[in-house]
Amino acid sequence: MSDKSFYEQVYDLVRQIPRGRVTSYGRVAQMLGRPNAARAVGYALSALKDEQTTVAKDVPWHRVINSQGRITISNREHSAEDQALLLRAEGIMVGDDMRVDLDHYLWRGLHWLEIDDILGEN
DNA sequence: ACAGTGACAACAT
DNA sequence: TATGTTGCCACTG
Repeated sequence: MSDKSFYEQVYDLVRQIPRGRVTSYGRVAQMLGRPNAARAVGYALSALKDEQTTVAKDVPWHRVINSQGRITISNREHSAEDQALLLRAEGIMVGDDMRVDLDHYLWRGLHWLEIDDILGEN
């Protein structure tokens, strides 16, 4: 498939999430062929705050939330409110309980062929 | 090599 | 609906 690190694969995929849509950590993991690596996906996005290089640029990390449609982020760089603000800026409705209606905003992802294409480039 | 960590997820209460 | 528990994973010191 690809010789890119898991982190890079996650970033590449997250960059494909359309503006105004969201997906879950688990779905990202599943799309990368690792159905049980949801936790690692969160870990990868968390690492963005330390990445000063270009690989971390333009990664819409805020479009990734948990499988229940809830924002669960919390680290020294960003808060749940920060993420909610970014999502609302894209027209996504985020309740005070930090929840998003997945039936309306969920990005179901790509097919394996397209994914292979994306990860294969550059 | 190995234990600890964390932006998860599924399931049981 | 709201916790708690357990399994998983990539990465780090």
